[in-house]
Amino acid sequence: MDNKKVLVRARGITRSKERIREENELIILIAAEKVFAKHGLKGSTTKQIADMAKLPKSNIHYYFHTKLNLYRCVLESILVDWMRAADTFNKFDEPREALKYYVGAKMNLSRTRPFGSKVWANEIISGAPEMEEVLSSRLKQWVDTCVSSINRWVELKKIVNVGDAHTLLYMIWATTQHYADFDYQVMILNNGKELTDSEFEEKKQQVIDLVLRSVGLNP
Amino acid sequence: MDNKKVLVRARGITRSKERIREENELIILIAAEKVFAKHGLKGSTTKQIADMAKLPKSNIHYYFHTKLNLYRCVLESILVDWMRAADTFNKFDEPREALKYYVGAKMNLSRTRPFGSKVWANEIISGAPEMEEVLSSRLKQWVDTCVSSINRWVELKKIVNVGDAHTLLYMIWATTQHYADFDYQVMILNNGKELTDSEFEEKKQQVIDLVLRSVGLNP
DNA sequence: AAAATATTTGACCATTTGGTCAGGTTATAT
DNA sequence: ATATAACCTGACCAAATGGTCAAATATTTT
Repeated sequence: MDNKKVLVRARGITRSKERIREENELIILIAAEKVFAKHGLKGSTTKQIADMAKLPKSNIHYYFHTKLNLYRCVLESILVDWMRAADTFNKFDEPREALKYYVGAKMNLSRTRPFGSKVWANEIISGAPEMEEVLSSRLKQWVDTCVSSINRWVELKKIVNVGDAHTLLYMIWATTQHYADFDYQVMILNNGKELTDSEFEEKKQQVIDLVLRSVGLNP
Repeated sequence: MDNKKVLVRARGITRSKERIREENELIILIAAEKVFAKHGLKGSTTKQIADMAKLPKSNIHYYFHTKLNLYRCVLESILVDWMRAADTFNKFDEPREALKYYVGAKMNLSRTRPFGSKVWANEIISGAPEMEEVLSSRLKQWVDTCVSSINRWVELKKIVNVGDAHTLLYMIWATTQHYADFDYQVMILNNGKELTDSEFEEKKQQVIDLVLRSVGLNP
C-alpha cells in the first residue's frame, strides 16, 4: 500500500536496505546461537531458529542460505569474542597478573555469552567437524605461545613446575567454561537459583585464587 | 532351516533367550552411547545407532521401544560408573588422600568411558531435560556431603579457605571431564596424536598436583 | 513333536526436515 | 516517475526420520 509507505516516510523510520540486512542478520545470529547451544547442529531445526528470531523460515534461508552456513557464521562470530579474551593472557609479563586477568576475562565471557560457549562445546564434543582448521591453526598457534610463557615462568622460578603447561591451560578453560556450559547444573546445585551478579563475582575471585595457588602463587 | 538348528545344537553354541537379550541390549547400549555422545539426543538417529550396533533398526526398537527410552537407559548406565567414582571422595578423612583418589578416579573415568562423559555433557548443556530429577536429588545430596567435608577441612585448617566449596568441586569436575569431552581438542593440541597411556598418567598426576596446590596442600 | 513364547527383519507409513521458488512488497538509483 | 535491485514469505517438495507391523525364524515348554 502506498499509504503505509508515505506514513513510514513521514515518520522517518524507513530502514535502509543496508540496515535491514545488518539488523536481520544479527537477529538471526543471536537466535541461532541460542538454538544451536541447546540442540547442537544436527539437533537444531531451521524452523526453531526462525521461531526464536520471530521471522519466517524462508527468511533465514534468504540471509544464510543453508543451516550449515549459518552454523559456521555463528561459530565465527563467537571466535571473535573468544580471541579477544585470549589476548589478555599475553598483555602481562608477571604470571600473577596474566593469570588473574585471563581467568577473569574467561569468566566474564562465560557470564555474558553462555550460549556461544555452549555452541563451541557442542562442536568440540562432536569432534569439531567444522572447526578443525581453526583449532589446528589459529588456536594451536595461540596455545603454543601461551605454553612458552608458562614454561618461561617456570624457568624463572616465578611459578611452580607444573609439568606440561597444557594441563594448566586446560584447567583454566574447563573451569571457567563450566559456568557457561553447565549453567543449568550450577543453578540446580545453587538451590535452584541462578547466580546473582555479586555471587558470580565471588565465584570469579575464588576461581582466580584457586588457579593462582595451583601454580604456587599466593593470591 | 533345521540343519542350522541341529548344527548349532551339536556345537553347543546355542544362545539362550536370556543371553540373547542380555547381549543385544549391551551391544545396543554401547552403540547408542557412542552415537549420542557425538550427536546428542535429537541429533542422533535410530538408524545411526542400528548401523553402529550392526543390527537392523527394528531390532533397536524391539529392545528399547523408543529412542528417548534408549537414551534414558544410556544415561542411567553411565550414572552407575559415575557414582562409583564419587564414592572414593568420602573414603578418606585426609583431604590430601580424598582429593588425590577422587581426582584420579575421575581422570580414569574420562579415559575409560569418554563417550559416557560426553552424553552427560550434552545432556547438561541442553538443560538436562531428562536428568533434572537425578541432579536435584541424588547429585545434590552427594554434593552437599562433599561440601560439608571440604568446609570441615577448612575449619580444621587442613586446607586453605576456598570460599564456596562448590567452586573447588566444579574445578575438579570440569578439569577431569575436559579430557573426555574435549578429547578431540586435546588430541589436536597434542600435535594431532592421541595421548598414550603413559602420557595420560602424567597428565593425571599433574592435575592431581594442581588441585592439591590450589587448596594449599603441597603434593 | 507340537504348542507357546521370544527374536528377527523387511516393508511400510505419517510426520518432520532442509531447502526451493514464484510472486509480491519495499527501497533506491536514474 | 519509473526501472532496478533487494527484501519478504506462503506454498511446495524430495528426502529422512521415528516408529509399526506382520510374517519368518529360533528357542523353550509341555
